[in-house]
Amino acid sequence: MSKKKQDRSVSSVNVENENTENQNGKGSTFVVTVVNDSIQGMHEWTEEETNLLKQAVEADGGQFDWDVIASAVPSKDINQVKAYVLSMQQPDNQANQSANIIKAPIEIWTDLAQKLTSEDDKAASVCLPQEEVYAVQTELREVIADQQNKLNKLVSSLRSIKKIVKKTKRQNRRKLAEQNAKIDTLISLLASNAVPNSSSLSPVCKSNEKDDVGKGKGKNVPSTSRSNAAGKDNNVQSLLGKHNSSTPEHKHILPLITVSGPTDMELSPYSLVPIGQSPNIMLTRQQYNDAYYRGKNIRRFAVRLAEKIFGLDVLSQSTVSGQQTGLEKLDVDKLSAIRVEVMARFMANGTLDEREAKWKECLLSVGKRCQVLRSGRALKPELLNPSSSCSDPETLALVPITNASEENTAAQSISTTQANVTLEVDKSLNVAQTPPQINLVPLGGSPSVLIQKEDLSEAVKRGKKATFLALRLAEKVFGYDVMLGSTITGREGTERLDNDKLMAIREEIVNRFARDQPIELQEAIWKKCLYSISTKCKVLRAQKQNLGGIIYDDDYNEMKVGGDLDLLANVTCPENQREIHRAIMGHVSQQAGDMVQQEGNMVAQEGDMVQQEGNMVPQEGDIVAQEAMVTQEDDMVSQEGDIVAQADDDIEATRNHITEDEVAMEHEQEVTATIQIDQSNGLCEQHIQVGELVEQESDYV
DNA sequence: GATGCCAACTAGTCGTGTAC
DNA sequence: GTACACGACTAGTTGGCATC
Repeated sequence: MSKKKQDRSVSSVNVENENTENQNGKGSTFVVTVVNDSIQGMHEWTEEETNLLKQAVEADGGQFDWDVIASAVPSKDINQVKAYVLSMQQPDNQANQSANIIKAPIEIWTDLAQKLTSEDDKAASVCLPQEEVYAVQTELREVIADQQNKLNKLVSSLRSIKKIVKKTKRQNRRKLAEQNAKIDTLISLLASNAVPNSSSLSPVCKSNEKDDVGKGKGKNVPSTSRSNAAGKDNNVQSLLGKHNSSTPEHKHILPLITVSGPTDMELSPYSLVPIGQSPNIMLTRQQYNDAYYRGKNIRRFAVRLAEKIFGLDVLSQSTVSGQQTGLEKLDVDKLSAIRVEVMARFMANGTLDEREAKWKECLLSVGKRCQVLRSGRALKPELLNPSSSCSDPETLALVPITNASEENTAAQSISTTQANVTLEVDKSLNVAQTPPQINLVPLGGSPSVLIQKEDLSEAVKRGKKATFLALRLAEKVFGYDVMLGSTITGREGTERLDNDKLMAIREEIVNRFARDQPIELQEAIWKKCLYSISTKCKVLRAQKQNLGGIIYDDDYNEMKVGGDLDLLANVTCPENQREIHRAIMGHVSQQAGDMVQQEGNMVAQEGDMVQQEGNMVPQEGDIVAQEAMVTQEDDMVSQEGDIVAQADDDIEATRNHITEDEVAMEHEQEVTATIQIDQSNGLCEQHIQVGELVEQESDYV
């Protein structure tokens, strides 16, 4: 290390501003000054001068008497002596300075900051040349600017990415809305078919038709389907065409409950499904699923199907064989369809003898149901229980079906064998009178939400609590298949349950359980009901996800597995639910017939109105036509009022036909609900037995 | 087996502050 | 003034468990 370098690296100290304490290293403040060598006039130190200075410092004993020390080196002035002595006391300064040259700017400043903030007063002597400081500052500015640019670019990129994500989200929402609109359009197009054509409704025909479309061979296609343009059919096929059964087995027995994908539009409960492959005998999917879920076993399933296909009024006026005087015979074709359906469901692997035995039990149950309906009593569960089935099957004269392809010739077989079977079935049953009426009644006073009278009665019977009744009504109104794909709010990929129907259920619940209660309590009850419905939907979804199909190998032929309930659906007609119901059931009571006829007139008038509106569009300002429309609207309102009144009469008629037991049970339920509500409100301090209260009221009456 | 309850998770809503 | 971001809050869904 040369002395010149030492001198350059060591800056002199401004001694004018320093006192003795500072020079002794005891000062609390320090001053760093950068002084040029030229100004200070520093000179090189010879070895002799250095030795002399060291000896003087040692002799000073740390007192730093600069006058004495400087006198030892007469060739140097006192300032030069001070600077040199201090430089000798910091031997590592030179190394640090040299290291600073290759350090990064930030490191230089970090080291400097550490030294400046150090409690060691020796740091006070650290000095940097100004040109180095400026250089470091320049470098720092460049680095900061560079980092700032990079940061700006990063922020810009993030913003652009965010915009892209938002744009994608909007596009997805738009696409989803468009798809929903397409589905709605298809539904409305299908609904325009109104009463379904048998060919267009049958899954068999549908799959055949799809094959024809795919092969370009259009033959024997129903006019109703074709008349709506091939494009629509193609769209429909694209939506519905997942159920093409190509295997020979499926040609004989179509799986009514199949696994289907989310693109199926047959989620509608009003979609029609054929019973027993018969294109003329159909149920809505909601009806079929209800029979399916409530069936539990082959006999119950058969009875449920019979109830829905024949209708309770027909059952109550008929017997299986028609041998009883004054009673009609149940339609053979419909019985045949039910037979094929239940056999396909429960006895697919059974022998012919087993099938005959089972069908005989089913007919017994159906016949028993007819008898019970005539007598006005509820069907006892044991009547449909296999364990209590036909006590002596051998007494029934059965003609076994010899044809192996039973399902395909079931109608013919039934026609030849059923006479014997049904005759014996009817013989085992008694005959009674007074059939009940069948009607659609508004739910919760809502004219747009109709429910079969017997369904409502059944729901009321089973719904002893508000939540139970809500569940039963939801099952009736929505159907299982709709519920399993829906939630209350329609979030997370599920459909939203129809709010009008929910409100109708709510009104029914409130009227029955909290009619005179504060709105807060009504809301609380309804909240619990919604909770129950939501849970039910969840359970159904879980069943759908966990179970893939139906298992028949149960000893008792119980439906052990719910499976996927997405049934084949050919026509969706939600707006014409009652029309479809009328077409399916094939019978309505006179009152219901009048009501539907009035509705038909209304629909016709609505069609005329639409046509008139179309004519009015190019003729704006045609007040006369508008007045005519108003007049027609008034007529429609009047007719609607008549229909509502008719519906009220139906309800009244329904109530008149409810048995005394049902009335008593319903009354007891209402009393129970009142007690529960009173107890919850603190209005009823003592726990009162329902029976006691009813008894007391009876005594009072 | 059906139903209710609870905790965890998730999505939507609302209010507030900030940047353009 | 508008759009956006962020956090707090609310409500719904879901899985698991308990109860009837």
